Amino acid sequence: MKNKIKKAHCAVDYAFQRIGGKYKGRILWILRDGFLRYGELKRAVVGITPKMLTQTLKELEADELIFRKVYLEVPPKVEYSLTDTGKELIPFISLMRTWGEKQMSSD
Amino acid sequence: MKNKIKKAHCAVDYAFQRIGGKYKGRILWILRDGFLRYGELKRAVVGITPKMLTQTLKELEADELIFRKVYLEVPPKVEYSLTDTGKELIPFISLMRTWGEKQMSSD
DNA sequence: TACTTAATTGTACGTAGTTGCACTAAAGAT
DNA sequence: ATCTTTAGTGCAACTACGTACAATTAAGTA
Repeated sequence: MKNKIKKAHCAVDYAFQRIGGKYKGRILWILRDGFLRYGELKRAVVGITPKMLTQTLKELEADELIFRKVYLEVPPKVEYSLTDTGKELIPFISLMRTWGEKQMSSD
Repeated sequence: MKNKIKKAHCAVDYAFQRIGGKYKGRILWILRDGFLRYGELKRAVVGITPKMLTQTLKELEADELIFRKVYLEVPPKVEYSLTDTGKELIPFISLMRTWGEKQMSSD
């Protein structure tokens, strides 16, 4: 089983289930141009707990939206980056971001 | 107070808070071209309970993404449609839908 | 008089998502 | 031997999200 989508009633439902979640959008957006280590992500995703970060990264990895590369070093080093499928979501998150910015400024 | 966004760390976060929720995307998509009555929406959003539909519609209305028009008749008649702000989200939901369709077929 | 219809509302309950905090591993430096 | 660093894990608590089902309103019809 590739991921944890229960039952999608339509493609919109499916997509929302896959990138819903409190931090998924932000993480994907932050990873848009490059490789980030766990600690860098933790600093970038302001307010996230290590527990949630780990959990969310695992889900994104299971969903094949991000790639996790482990370096066998001590202290440990792990780098995260977008997969091709994940990269396909960037234009759409970008659109959403533009809309969000506009809305925030007009409140 | 216009809506219930607590604190957005960035525009991506803000946008996701505003159209997150289990049914919001689907409802907006269904309303993309026209006016629908409560009962019609209930049939269109397969699996939703009347309680959740009412609640979600209220949130979308408070967020100014949909417009609610009440006809003073008996039995009651209420029509929902997208506001201009809501319409701006359609291209992006459309993109998401395309991505979702592609993903669903490749599983 | 009772029944039907449309769009809800209210209460109670159950599950899923999120948080807080303490804790671990393993090598190298002090 | 203890300290430091990085990337986590484990558990309990809490809150938000979602479900189930009964009840409401008020005019029109049988």
